[in-house]
Amino acid sequence: MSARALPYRPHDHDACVSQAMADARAICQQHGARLTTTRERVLEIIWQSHKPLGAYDVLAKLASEGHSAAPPTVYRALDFLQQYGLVHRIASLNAFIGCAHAGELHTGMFLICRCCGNALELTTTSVSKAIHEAASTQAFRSESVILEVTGLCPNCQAEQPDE
Amino acid sequence: MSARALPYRPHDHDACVSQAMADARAICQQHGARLTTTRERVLEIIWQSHKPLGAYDVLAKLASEGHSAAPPTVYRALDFLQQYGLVHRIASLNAFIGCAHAGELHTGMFLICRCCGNALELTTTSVSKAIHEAASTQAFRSESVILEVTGLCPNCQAEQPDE
DNA sequence: CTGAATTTGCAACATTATAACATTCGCAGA
DNA sequence: TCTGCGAATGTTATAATGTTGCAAATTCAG
Ligand SMILES: [Zn+2]
Ligand SMILES: [Zn+2]
Ligand SMILES: [Zn+2]
Ligand SMILES: [Zn+2]
Repeated sequence: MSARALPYRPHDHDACVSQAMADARAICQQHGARLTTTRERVLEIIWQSHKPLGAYDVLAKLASEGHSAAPPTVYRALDFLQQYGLVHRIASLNAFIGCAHAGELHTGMFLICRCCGNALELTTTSVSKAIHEAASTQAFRSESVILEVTGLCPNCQAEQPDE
Repeated sequence: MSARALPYRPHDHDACVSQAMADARAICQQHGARLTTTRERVLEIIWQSHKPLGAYDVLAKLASEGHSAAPPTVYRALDFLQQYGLVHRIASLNAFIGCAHAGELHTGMFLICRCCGNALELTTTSVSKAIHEAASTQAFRSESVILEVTGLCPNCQAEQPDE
């Protein structure tokens, strides 16, 4: 679980993928969960980029590889992967992305570029803290947090200076 | 734009609704926007409770009143209402809720009870600040924030002590 | 009144997600 | 090795959510 490259910058993405797959295998092993071929392949497809990918995009990719699957196959694999914290669902996009902090207990905050489509997952203590404190002031017991920030990543700001 | 009652507690909800409708009329007037019959009725339906309501639920409600509408009617009204900050979309529920801070420039944070379904909108400066600071550390220019916390509201905690 | 712009009606369609049930697979114990 | 059980997958159909495109109606300024 080492530090990850910034998705926006060119980087050795194969390293991202192999790290993620290694983490996944370790986590499943550790929990006695079965990372089957389909599940593993779905995870790899999700990790093919740092852009959140729709379930039907995953399905299409599987189909293009000759694995003719139906929606439930993909959704079930995604459910499994979410359960073990290997992927996150991005509610504002109805899409899924590989977790950059698998194995660590965390609440992801996503910075999603509306221009290039890449998403960066952060875990910022000060943010989590502020959120839980705010919930506490209402005597609300928070269980899960969805935090998705849309905007422009550094690269795309440079390309379209203002608007 | 006075203070609002807590949605969880019994309260004079008619007052919530009439306040919201009055705010809506004022805001539309102020912007030269037309709060037509359909739009007004959709807003009222959304405000019928503090539980986020699906677009098709609104549609059904309209239908039950004899107004036979199709999905685009509802979605268009909702788009309009969102544009003027009168309702928010809850991405994690595919549902809509009346804005409790219409007219104020704000980013809502929602506390959604998974038990009773009520949602409370907060605007907490410390949270917004932490989020924007976190985004800044990545040189990310944030434009919109979705923050939805799911958990148990005070009432429902009392009813199901632990789990 | 007239014409342009906004709003609504309507039909079809696209996308995302789930239900229900049959079949196959992996693995542990006989 | 065989057998049986539970987990996983395949398959079909369907539900739920959201959109496109175009025609008709409404509103409002001039
Ligand atoms: Zn990468
Ligand atoms: Zn994560
Ligand atoms: Zn109320
Ligand atoms: Zn609001």
